[in-house]
Amino acid sequence: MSATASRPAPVQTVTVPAGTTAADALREAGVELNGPSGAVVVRDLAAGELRDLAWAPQADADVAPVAAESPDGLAVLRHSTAHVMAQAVQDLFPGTLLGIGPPIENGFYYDFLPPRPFTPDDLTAIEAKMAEIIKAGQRFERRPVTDADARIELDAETFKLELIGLKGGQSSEESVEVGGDGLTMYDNRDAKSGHLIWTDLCRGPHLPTTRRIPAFKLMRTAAAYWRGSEKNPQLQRIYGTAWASRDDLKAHLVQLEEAAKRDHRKLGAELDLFSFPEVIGSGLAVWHPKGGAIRRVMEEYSRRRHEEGGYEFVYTPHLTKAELFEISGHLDWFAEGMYPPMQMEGTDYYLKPMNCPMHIQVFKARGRSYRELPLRLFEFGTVYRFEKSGVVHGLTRARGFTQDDAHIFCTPDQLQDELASLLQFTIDLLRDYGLTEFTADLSTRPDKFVGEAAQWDIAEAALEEALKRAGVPYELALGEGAFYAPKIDVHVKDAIGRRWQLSTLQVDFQEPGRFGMEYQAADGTRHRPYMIHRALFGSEERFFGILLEHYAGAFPAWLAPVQAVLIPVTDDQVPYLYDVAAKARAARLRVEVDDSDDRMQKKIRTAQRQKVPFMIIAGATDADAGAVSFRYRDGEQRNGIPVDQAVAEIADFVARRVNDSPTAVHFAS
RNA sequence: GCCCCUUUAGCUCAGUCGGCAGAGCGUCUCCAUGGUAAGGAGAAGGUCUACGGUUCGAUUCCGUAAAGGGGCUCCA
Repeated sequence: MSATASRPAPVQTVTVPAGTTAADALREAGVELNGPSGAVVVRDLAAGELRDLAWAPQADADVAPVAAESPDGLAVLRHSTAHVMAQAVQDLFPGTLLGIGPPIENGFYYDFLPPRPFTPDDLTAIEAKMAEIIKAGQRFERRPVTDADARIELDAETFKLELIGLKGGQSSEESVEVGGDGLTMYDNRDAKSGHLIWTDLCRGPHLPTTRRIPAFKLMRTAAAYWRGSEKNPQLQRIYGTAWASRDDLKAHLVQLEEAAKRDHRKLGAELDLFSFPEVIGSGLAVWHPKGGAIRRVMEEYSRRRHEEGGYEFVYTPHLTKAELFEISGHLDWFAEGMYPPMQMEGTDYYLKPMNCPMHIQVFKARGRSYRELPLRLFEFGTVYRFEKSGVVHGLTRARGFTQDDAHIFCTPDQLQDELASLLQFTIDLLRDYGLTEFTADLSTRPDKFVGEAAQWDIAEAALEEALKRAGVPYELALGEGAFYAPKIDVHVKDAIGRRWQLSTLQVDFQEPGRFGMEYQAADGTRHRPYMIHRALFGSEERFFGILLEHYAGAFPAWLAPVQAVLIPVTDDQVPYLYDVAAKARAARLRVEVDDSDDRMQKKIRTAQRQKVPFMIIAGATDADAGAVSFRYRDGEQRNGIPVDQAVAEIADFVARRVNDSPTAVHFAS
């Protein structure tokens, strides 16, 4: 029987509550997933759509594509591929114990305890073995088992035994193995003889046969703690990716390459923006002139917006006596994140890991009136945190970094409006830097918390109301708040669809009390202010790194470190271009004259590779006419433009702060 | 912090099965003066990350450290 391109006709329709997974819907329909049941249609009431899961009968060994490219279909595909990988690993490395092997975004992993750690060569061998298994068309078969039987069968698999004891698993990953009602084993059987080849404790569902895995690739090995706890042994994890077609796999790999090309650490070196000198230490960046130019513009614009937003600017020291962080409580609960103390004249001094206690000192410098509230104190505050050596990661996770930090002190009555306008302010500011898609997490009261539950309720409600007013889609992260405060984390989506956590807004109940903060109300009584912590970039370093990746290094002209390179056709035009450069600088443009020995073509190439937005080119004809040619980095070009006009147009383009992509065309005329 | 991997010229990388090393790009010099993505020639540049150990001899093997990478845990 040859492959059929069309999907089998649906055999039945079930109606299930919104949010039901396809796998559960199939169970609801009574479909034996690996039986000869054919396809089923799931009606998703919320979406009001029919989703054809195209569950083909396994008897037809060569039937059409797997389950469709639906997320559920892909999850089944990936999970099945994980089983194939585990079988290959146990075949090649006898004695290897199994952890868990769930599908994840874009792929799957499986955790193992092998006799020795895996090497890259091992991955190649495992891939080859997997290809054999896939080609052999082993059948996946579901087999319900009792707890007792499973324990006997899995006697040697100590990790699986532990899962059986958990009944349902404690994470979504674990529930892949033992979720739901009774335990099941999934057997891999020989396509023809039906011989049992391999088996795994698993909730399923799986593909009918291994042949339904069209495209996969093992990506990397890693280590992971068993059940996610560093107290447990570390297992060897292998990550892989699997797709419904070879083209999909290829597209995924291309996207990974694209992401690698825009890695901020790579671009930082290529574009001469920053570095991490080994002699200074891990996680401590130095900013080069070009990186510094971008950062300065970033800061200047942010300052301007904050000024407009009613913030006042303060400066505070990097160093403080231990007492400050004893009062704040940080030394109790955050000491291991802090650099160790320096002793001076019998007193311990610490580098600050955060700015809030400093800003509180500004508030407390004198008596405060309700008339002054809300008081919004802003600082680009550089802090130092001793990140564990394994977590430092370029600019996005550094040991020294600068927060665009502000603390807002307000009355209880002001909290709601302040949060709402703050969130809107946040979104507006991020949008000005070219980020356009936002989501948020609202993290609520954890099990262990300080303060009164009623206070938490008020703050959480205020945060939620702010999200509603700003129209930001959000998810509740129940119990994920800091122990002293609920918070909103704003995530942005970048140019290639990745989500980054940036801004954070927290309502703090703890510190105003610890520091005995007070303001005097209209009736003369004293009250404790509410305190809002907020950092919109998160840190300048992190925000810069994310922007760098978002724009793949091609910063919009208003942020670009060099906005125009001036290129002479021959050396004779160099003096002329220096005059042009002077005019451009007078218009506050950042320009450079390329007076090197290279030919013009080479200079254009260099400027293009440096992602400089504008090139101003002049030959003898232009110089004689008092004109220039200029081109935008997308290749668009205009010739014979009078110098003053060219400078004015570029200056105007910069002033409009257009957040373009390099492929767009943007000349005003 | 934990597991695995990496570290050779400013950058990207070859290479030496243990006998002190190469390329391309970049830099510098000279020639070339070229109208929209790499003109040509020459030169400089490395205690092969550091420190121990094994060895007649270590850049190469072993150990430790540092820095970097992939993950896990963490991210107040």
